[in-house]
Amino acid sequence: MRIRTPADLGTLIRSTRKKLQLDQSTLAKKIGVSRLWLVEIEKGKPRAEIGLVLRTLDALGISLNATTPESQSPKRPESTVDIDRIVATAREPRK
Amino acid sequence: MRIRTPADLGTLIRSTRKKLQLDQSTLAKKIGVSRLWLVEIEKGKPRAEIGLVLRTLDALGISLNATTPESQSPKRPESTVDIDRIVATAREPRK
DNA sequence: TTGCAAAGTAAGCGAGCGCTTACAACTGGA
DNA sequence: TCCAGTTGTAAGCGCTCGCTTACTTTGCAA
Repeated sequence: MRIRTPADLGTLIRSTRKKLQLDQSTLAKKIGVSRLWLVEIEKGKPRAEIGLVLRTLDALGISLNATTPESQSPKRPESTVDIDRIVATAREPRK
Repeated sequence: MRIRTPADLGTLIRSTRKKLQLDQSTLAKKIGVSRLWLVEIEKGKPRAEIGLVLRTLDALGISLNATTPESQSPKRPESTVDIDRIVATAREPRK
C-alpha cells in the first residue's frame, strides 16, 4: 500500500489491527501508548510523533519501504547569469 | 530502503537531499518548515510530526510502501468446542 | 429488553514541538 | 589567508502533544 498522508496511515493501521483481531487496548499496550492515542491515529492525526507511529507499524508486523526515484537526475538550479557574456567581457582589453 | 526508525528516516532524507543538490534552506522552504526542523530531522529526531515528515518525503520524490505480512493468517481464536464430537452425537439415532 | 465489551468523546495537565533570532563552526574557492 | 555559503547550536515562546480520568455511544449476544 502506498502511504502519502497521515490518513493513509490511519486506515492501514486500523485495517491491519482488525485483520489481526486485536482491540485498541491490547494493541496500545503492546506499542506502549494510550488507547486514546490509537483512536486519534486511526482517525488520521497529522501531528503524531513518527517514533510512536513507526513502533506501531512494527507491532503490527508492517514493513515500510522507501523508493527514491533513480531516474530523477541531480538537478542543478539553472543559472541566472550568462557566463559566456561575462567571460567575453572579461576578455576585452581594459581601456 | 527499509524504514524502521527515525534515524533511518534522517539518513534517507539527508542523502536524498544531497543527491538532488538541495541545501537545507531551499528544501525547508519547499516543504514549508524551518531550516532548524530539517537539521533535527536529519539527526533522527523521534518526536517529529508525521504530517511534516510525509510532506518532506513527498518534496523529495520519495514514495513509501507499506507491506503487511500476507503470510500472517487472520488468526481466529481456537474453538473451545469439538464440533466433530457434536456432529457425531447429533448423528446418533435418538432413542 | 438488559447487559457487557469495544470504541469514541471530553477536559485538564506537564512536557516538548516547531518557530524565530542570533551566533559559531565547517567547508571550498579566490 | 579571507570570505561567502552551508550547516550546527542556543535561548525563548506559543501551541499542541500524549497522558489520565470519566463519561457516552455503538455493537452484539443472552
